Amino acid sequence: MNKLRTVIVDDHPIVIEGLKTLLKNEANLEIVGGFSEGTGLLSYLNTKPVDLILLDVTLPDINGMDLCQMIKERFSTITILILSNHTERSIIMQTIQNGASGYLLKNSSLDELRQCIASAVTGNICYSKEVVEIISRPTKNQLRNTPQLTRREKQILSLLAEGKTSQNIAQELFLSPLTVDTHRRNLIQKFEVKNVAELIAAAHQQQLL
Amino acid sequence: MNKLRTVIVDDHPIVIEGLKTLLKNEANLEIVGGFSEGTGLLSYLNTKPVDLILLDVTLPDINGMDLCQMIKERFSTITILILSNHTERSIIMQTIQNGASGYLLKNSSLDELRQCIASAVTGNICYSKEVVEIISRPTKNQLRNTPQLTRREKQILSLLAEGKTSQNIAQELFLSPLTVDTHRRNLIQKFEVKNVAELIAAAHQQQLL
DNA sequence: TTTCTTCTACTGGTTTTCAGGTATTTTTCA
DNA sequence: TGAAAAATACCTGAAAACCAGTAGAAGAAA
Repeated sequence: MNKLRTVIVDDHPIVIEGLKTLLKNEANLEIVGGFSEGTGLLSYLNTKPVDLILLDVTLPDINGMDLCQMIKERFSTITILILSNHTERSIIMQTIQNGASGYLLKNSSLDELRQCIASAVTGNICYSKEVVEIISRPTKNQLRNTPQLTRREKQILSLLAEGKTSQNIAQELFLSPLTVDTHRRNLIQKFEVKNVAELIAAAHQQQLL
Repeated sequence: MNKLRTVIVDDHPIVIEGLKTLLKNEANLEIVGGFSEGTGLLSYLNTKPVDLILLDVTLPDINGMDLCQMIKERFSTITILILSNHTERSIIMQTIQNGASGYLLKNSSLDELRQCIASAVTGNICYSKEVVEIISRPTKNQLRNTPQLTRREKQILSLLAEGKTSQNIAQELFLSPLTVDTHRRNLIQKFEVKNVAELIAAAHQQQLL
């Protein structure tokens, strides 16, 4: 196998240099470029082939996550590893959606970086230990005690989310509209919200929809 | 390091036997049990220590994803690998939320299984190649063209999601309630939905909230 | 300068929700 | 089998949302 043509993207030139030095002696990869801006990377990709990108989230021009998605759309074969200091759960989860093959914190050891690169280029996704901890950590919303819903309530909740009125739902489930109203009211109570709009938002946050 | 005490959970006894045979010769793990039901597993966990669980999603009594969450809550040190035939994106994404350390399809090779187990027990998360493909695939919702919202509309959208009424919002933004009503109506039109409930659901699916 | 978009505001009417309740019949499960 | 939980159904009135159409003002873009 040829050496992996690797590009480093980070808004701090120092980090780029540091990574270059760290990875200089890796047998299986070769650093072919370093960029501190997203636009620079994009124009480079249009001219030269690249196998692996180590990508920071914070960039001066384009958001790293958006950049990730853009790259994946145009150059689907490129493997992208996110290397960032962001420890927010939502950011990490977003990067998966956007096609990244892994997420590492910048304080990761060289060993972890090596392991993740190996995993990523074979097609797997890999998260470093600290990142896994963040992912596993329950969301704020999940900490809030999720209300216990009955089967009927779940059913009606999802129909409400489809924009159906009590009457619609009643017809669909062969119930009295008054019954549906009651369930709706109980849902609003259980979630401690003001109306259906907030109910749907809350249910979504707690991954019930 | 001691051998990993491993339990297999699958509703098909044949699969359990197959996995047992496959993993029999692995130096670093030992199959200490096999269950075809969630309840059986749970009562076992209360009596014996376990390091690793290979868990199916489809079980006769408890949903595998819920089971995963339950196990993680009570026995946080146990590593759980999902081994399933489900190729639905939402299911895979859900398992991460619920604390699984990886997801493999049942047609994975022994090599992939080995690699994922190794990755998982060291604390990382690992997805097999096919699973990565599924994850990277854009969601249906992301394919749907997201409506272009104006600044005001975004603002009002998020206030609506907080359960605020047109009047509340009007007061907060120093507008006429009628104006807020208009914006709300435009939002409902742009999203091609019937009412605010569905609007919130749609906005959430398109990650606008 | 004209055109387009966005934000603003209105009329008038219909439908639906929401907030208090209460109460009977099924299920569930210990 | 008996208690608890869930599902069903009802009442009333006020508040809010929804529908459909119109239209002026401000700002940006062409």
